[in-house]
Amino acid sequence: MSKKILLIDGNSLAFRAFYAMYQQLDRMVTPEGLHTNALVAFNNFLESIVLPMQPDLALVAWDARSGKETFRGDLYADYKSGRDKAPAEFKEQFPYLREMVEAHGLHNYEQIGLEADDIIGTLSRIGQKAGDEVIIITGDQDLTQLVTDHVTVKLTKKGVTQVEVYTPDFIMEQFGITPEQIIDKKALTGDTSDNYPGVTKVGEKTALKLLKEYHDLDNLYAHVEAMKPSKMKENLINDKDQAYRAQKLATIITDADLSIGLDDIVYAGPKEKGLVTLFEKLHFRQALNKLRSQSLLPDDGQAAEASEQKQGNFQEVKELTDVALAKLGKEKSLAFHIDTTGDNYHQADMIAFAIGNDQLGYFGSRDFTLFDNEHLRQIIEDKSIQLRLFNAKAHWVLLHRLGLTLAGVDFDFLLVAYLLDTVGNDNVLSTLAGRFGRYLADDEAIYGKGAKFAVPDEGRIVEEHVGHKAQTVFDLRDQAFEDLDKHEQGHLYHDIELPLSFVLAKMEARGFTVNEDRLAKMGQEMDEQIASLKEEIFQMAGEEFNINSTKQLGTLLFEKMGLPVIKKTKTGYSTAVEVLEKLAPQAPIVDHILSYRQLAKLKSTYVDGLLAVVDQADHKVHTRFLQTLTQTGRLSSVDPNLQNIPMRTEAGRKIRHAFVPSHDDWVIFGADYSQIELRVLASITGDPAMEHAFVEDEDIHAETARKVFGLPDDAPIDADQRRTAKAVNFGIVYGISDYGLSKNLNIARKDAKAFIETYFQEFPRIHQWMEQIKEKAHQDGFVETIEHRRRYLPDINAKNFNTRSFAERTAMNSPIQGSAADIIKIAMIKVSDAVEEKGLHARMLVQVHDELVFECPKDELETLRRTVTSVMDSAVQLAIPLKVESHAGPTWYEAK
DNA sequence: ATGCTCACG
DNA sequence: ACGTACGTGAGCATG
Repeated sequence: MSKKILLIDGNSLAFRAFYAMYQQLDRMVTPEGLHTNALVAFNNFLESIVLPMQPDLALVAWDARSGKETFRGDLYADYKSGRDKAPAEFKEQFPYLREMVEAHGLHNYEQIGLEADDIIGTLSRIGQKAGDEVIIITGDQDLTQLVTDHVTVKLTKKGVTQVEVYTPDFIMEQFGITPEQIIDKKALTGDTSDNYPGVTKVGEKTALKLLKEYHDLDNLYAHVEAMKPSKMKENLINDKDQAYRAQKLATIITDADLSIGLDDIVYAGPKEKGLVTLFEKLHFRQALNKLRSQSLLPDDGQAAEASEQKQGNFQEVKELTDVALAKLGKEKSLAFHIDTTGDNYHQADMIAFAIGNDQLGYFGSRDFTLFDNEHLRQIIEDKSIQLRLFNAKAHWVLLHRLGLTLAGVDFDFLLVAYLLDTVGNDNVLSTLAGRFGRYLADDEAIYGKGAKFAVPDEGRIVEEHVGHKAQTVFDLRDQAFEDLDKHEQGHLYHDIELPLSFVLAKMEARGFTVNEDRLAKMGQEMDEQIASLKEEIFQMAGEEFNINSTKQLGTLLFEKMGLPVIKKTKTGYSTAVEVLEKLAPQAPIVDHILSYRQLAKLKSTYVDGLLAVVDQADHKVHTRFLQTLTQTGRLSSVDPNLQNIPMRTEAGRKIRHAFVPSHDDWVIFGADYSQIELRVLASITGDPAMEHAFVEDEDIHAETARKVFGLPDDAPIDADQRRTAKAVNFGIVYGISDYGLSKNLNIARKDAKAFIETYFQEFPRIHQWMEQIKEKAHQDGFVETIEHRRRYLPDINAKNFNTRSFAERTAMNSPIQGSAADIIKIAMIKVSDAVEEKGLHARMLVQVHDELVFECPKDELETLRRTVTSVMDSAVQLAIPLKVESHAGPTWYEAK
């Protein structure tokens, strides 16, 4: 029976793989310093091209270690000599490429004196004679000379996962010649990459023309004298020897003496064990997850063995009964997990839950009436039973919906994983477990995603899935806590993030009341203004168009009206505010467009957007604070985002009138830290000048202005000087660059540079600290906040200037922004405790990075103000005092 | 799905 | 020479 033989040109594909992902070179490095870009691309190639082919025989041929040892080196001393040396980043990946080939079940082969081409040429002829079907995959066009009716060459196009299929017909169509003539084509043109010449001035076009006329090299030279006189004729005659030498160099050997035969290259299919070992070594997290969750491997001995192993990882998930619950209720430590139909746990449906530990095993159920069972209620609510969860905040809210109050949480795997490393955290259990060497199915594999999301009905698939999650969480606790200890993050977890998660859960569940009528009315007014603006804009433009479309707007402004292009984006003209403001004096239409933009944004995002997420049961919005997302330790807020409600313009700020207390005779109260980031910076660096300014409670931007403009201590500062100094202070916090400052202030770069230099002279300790933190980042690969919150900077040693500079600015900014985040988180926990201890009715509703918003009865306001202010300003002891300002009123508008 | 723009700290 | 200010989320247009 005819077999399918796959022959792969290892060198040319590896080269392609390396350059296909060259841009990613600096990002793809293992902790041990090994570059993996070519390995990643080669693995993609093996998975997406080779695996689906299911060949009977397969071999990856490699060039012998030195090209000079082949007959071609003897024939022509400069053979391949002009070629750039393979970069070290490429060479170091070679041993792993061979290991990868083996793990995928293919054979490697190389032989001294031969190139990969010759191995492939010889085997292709052997296969052909045996009546088999041969497929060759390469990035080198030379190999197309081997094409016959039984031998196909697949040539990689862009990258390594797209190929062009060369058959005799295709070659005829494409070039008008036969595969055998490819050699003579090469003889005429030579090969620049292998560094041998053909005939002078003959390129692909001329060569093909000549071959069509004369068919082959011998016939051409037999008739060369008869050609009419031309430069080309001269060249052909002069370079005859070169052409014949090129012909020899280009000819692939098809009768080499190989030490292997077809019997030795039977394709075995992927070997799971080998792949796992390799992927772990290379830190291929995605590939590992895919491997473990989709069981993409066909049946063979290896896979069967591995799947036994996989089952060994997880215990059988048992049915949850009243009897089982009675037993579970006596345990000291249990894992618990609920799966839902969506991310928004305020409204998502609950699918199934699981509970268990390593002693009693794991139990899964879809019967939520079990939450009436007294043992289960006790397990959830009794502090003495230590629970292990993934995302305690989500579970607190879900259980709250079931009428229970979650207590006794010991381990939140999501929080711990986030504290250990924020990089690449997608908040998904299967991904994070993979970091600890535990592999379980993705939710997507069980439920599907998007429109295809469905809860599978068959058997106990879902119960198994949640059960495995519970077991994973249970099993990972000790290891995760150990890592936390190594990072000195026990305090950050136990005393800050975990308690905070319950403070946040309560804030979210409580919600912020929205006056929908007021919001709707504002929307109507905006609509009227928008309509009239639109009318005027169309009139001025002389046509109707979609003002929201940056493309259409760009066409109008820069092509039809001929306004100057100030800035471009990747895809066209920029129409951002900063650009439009510069154009406004030249064209009155631009002011209208700016007004339109502002109103359209307010209407769609803050009126329509907010109204769409108000819970009709209680007329409140219930945001979710994402506690494990930002790279710095800040919170973020979604559905809706309550951290970007307008403030800076009056028209926008009016939106805050719609945020009201949940009871009559209550008020909204807001307290915010003044200049917390600069105070943190002063404290961390211990800079005496800045410390002095804060201790004396001076206007920090005015004080900075005096310093950078070289004015005496009590000199008056004008508004422009203060504005400049403020921008410099911002720049310092962000990890300053003269370029960034010049752009922000719209000044020359050298002026910006001068400001920065003066600043660093006046605040020398800040300069010292900036240098020191960058140095630390280069040394350790991470930076830390005052509470040991850690941010890794994988790009800190990148070769690319921009990539590296970005990481350096991040190294300077993250400890500042992150320490400020630490401080307000501590304050939130202490405020929450103090409010409870004093028996106040006040409730915290929102955190906006340096600001806390509450609602409270009017008669509690002054008590609350005193309590919150004192707790916030004493939340941590810094070298610099913290300052808190506060405001109150009938809506959020007044409370700031 | 991606890019642009703009809302906040 | 390089050509970016730090951290977020949402809506819209577009391919």
